[in-house]
Amino acid sequence: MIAVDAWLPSDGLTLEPNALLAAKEEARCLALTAGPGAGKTEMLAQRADFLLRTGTCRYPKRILAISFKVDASKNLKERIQRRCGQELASRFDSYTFHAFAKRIIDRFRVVLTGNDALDMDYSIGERKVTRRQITFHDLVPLAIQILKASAVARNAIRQTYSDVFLDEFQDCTDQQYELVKVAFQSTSIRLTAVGDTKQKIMGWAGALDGIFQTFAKDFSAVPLNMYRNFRSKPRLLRMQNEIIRVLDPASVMPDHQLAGEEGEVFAWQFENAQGEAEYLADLIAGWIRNEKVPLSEIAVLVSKQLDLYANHLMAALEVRGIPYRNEQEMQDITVEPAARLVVDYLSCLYGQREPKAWIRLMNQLIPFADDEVQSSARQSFQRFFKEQRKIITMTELLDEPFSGWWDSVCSFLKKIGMETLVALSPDYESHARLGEVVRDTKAHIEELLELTPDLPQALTRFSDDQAVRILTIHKSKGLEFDSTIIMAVENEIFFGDQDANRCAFFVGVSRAKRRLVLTYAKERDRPANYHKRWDTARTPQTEYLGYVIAI
DNA sequence: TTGATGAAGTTTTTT
DNA sequence: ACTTCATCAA
Repeated sequence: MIAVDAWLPSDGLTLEPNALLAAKEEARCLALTAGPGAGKTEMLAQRADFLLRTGTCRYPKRILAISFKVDASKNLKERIQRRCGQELASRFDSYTFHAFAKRIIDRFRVVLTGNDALDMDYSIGERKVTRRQITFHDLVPLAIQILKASAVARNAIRQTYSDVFLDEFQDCTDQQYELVKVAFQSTSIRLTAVGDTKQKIMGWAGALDGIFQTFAKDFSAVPLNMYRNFRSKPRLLRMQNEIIRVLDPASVMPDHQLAGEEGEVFAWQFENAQGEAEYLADLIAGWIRNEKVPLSEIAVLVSKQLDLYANHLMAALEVRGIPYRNEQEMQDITVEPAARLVVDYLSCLYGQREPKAWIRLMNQLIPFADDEVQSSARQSFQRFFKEQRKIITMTELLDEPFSGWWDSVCSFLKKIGMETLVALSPDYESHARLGEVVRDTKAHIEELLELTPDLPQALTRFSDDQAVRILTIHKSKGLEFDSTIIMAVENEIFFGDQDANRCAFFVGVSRAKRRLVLTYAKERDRPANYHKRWDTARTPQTEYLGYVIAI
């Protein structure tokens, strides 16, 4: 343990003055706002390091971090492990709001009575079935109810944690804030809320207005702002700054931070959607071929209705053999252990030599150290593989190549048995969830087979992130790319609340590290059976395209 | 059957 | 803003 005065940011990093102030705050709650690329996650990691290393978070107290998305929560935990080391990081709990609420429910379920009573082995599903099943929507309210009703539950949480981190706080809903208040208001626990009002794009889904001010008042929090943007090149910063001037004049960046000619910003107009798609596909092909930009560093963003606006581009990329991922159409099935298992099995069955897949498969299936049992199980699997190979060769004689793959997967799943499958993840105790994952895995592989008819190649693609990412602006929140394209920058798809739209546009623009391209098409095709009600011409979002000229 | 009108959805995460 | 779906009148 070291003295508070002796603490310096871990890994030799330097923090801007306000980030350093925030990291070392010992007494009060913090309301820290910071624009894109300011290093919010890094600041939280350094603050965790400070609290744990100086004993400001005194053993055995812990730090609780609450995020919205699973990957954000995982990223934060990983960053803290890097900065503080395994041992200190073991006192850092990183949960999503849903996971945090579920832990409260699982631990203090008995507090719920009457209509809200829950069975011990309750499940989470599509519909609320009292006592047996609840929905995702019920998690936070039930946790609130428990904390309100039970002093024991409240104290259990309050005694566990000395500090709480709240990430992406601008998107906090009233229910989530209620949970935070019920758990931590009027206690000595230090809360650190971090976010950016300029990136508040979930208002339509219930994110609270003015949440940072409300929080500062309710928790007597010190308001702080981080100004620097370490992500984007100067040309892009200047464009972002023009948008900030409109969104929040108070947080405009000073000129000296924006000097330089690095970075590229373009806006292009096209006669029709096909022209736009062909041009963009060629452009992307050039970036990959000539500049060797990694595929995962290229993103195409659309405001809404991605299938409608990006379908031509996806077709054009396909023609050129450029791998892409439509991030809208699948939740990340590739990280599911059951999906991994199926893919590894197929890789071993169809691939030429897949030592990695084989090792993963064997580790999953034969985890015991007992030599005798292990070797007999291994032999049994090798026999099974031989049989399966024979069967698929037979089917392929009669049918197309790779036709028998799914039947073989079914035989495989039957062979290893339900027990082994359920053991892969606590999630799979719900067999419905397991079935869903298996079905989705099948659907995903089928989709990949349509792109590349070669199964081993499709399987490589399954877990491959070497692909151009195509996604909505909303989904891009928290991500960054070397080259970002925002397509269909048209009035028509930025409908509704203009302030919210400007924030969404800002989020899109601020994803780009080095290069930003905006495109707009005068004409887009309409559905075949479309009945035109108004005769209006398509118009560009001139405000947004204007920012490009303004720099 | 057709055309005219109104209402609703579009942007999301979560064990 | 624009699309889809449901409903009603002609």
